[in-house]
Amino acid sequence: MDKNYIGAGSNLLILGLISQRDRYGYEIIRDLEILSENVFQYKEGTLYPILHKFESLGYVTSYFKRENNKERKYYQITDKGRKQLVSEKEEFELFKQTVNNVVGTFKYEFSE
Amino acid sequence: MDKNYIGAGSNLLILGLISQRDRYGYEIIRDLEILSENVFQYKEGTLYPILHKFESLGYVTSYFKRENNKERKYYQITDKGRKQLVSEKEEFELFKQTVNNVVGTFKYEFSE
DNA sequence: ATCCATACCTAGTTCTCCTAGGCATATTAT
DNA sequence: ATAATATGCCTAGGAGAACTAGGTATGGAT
Repeated sequence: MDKNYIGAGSNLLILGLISQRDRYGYEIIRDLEILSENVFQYKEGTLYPILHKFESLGYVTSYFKRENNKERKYYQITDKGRKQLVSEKEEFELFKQTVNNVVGTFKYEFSE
Repeated sequence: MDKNYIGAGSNLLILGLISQRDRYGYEIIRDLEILSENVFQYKEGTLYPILHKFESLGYVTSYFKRENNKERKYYQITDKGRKQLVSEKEEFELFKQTVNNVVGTFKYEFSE
């Protein structure tokens, strides 16, 4: 997936995953790979700064938990994060619909 | 429209418009505003560098034309540009479908 | 004469993704 | 035992893109 599309869906996808249940960073990368069938393969250098940004914006809070002999940093969504998630969903829908509409005016271009 | 989504659709939308008929930069900004009902409002500082990049990549060629007492720089799509357009369309479809699929696994989140 | 619209351009700021490391622990393979 | 791989976290700096904020030039309207 092109770099241009990574940023486009990330807020929606990452906040959405955390909204389902508390998740930790490494897990989010794996889960997104699985759910997207390898279309979205986030690098750690991309994901961790996004999670830190979410926390500083108040969309999530974090806590450490020792599990399977591993120290994991879990993220939990806040009310503000849920509101943001709804607006991210709306923005994606608007983007999707608008591109579809404009592309729909391109005649005979994608017919073969 | 959020900055993250500007880059996402730009190659598809701009190449698509030029594929329909030769267009000049200022016109592309206006046409995209009209067709997208103001969802996409490109700044000149965004569009012109993209057009120059397209030309350097061989997706378009350009020529000057005096019209209505205005000197306009028209862009024309090349065969390479048409191939690129098809793959941009495919990439958008993949992005759209994949985000839809992942979001579809988010239960009870966007129901109200 | 002044202002706005049209039409082009770009240097520099800001923001984001990613590379390329680093650190620590645990499991698996040799 | 030890080496390699996987898990799990982090970030400085490079590269690239969007935008700001200017610039230039022409034409039409007030």
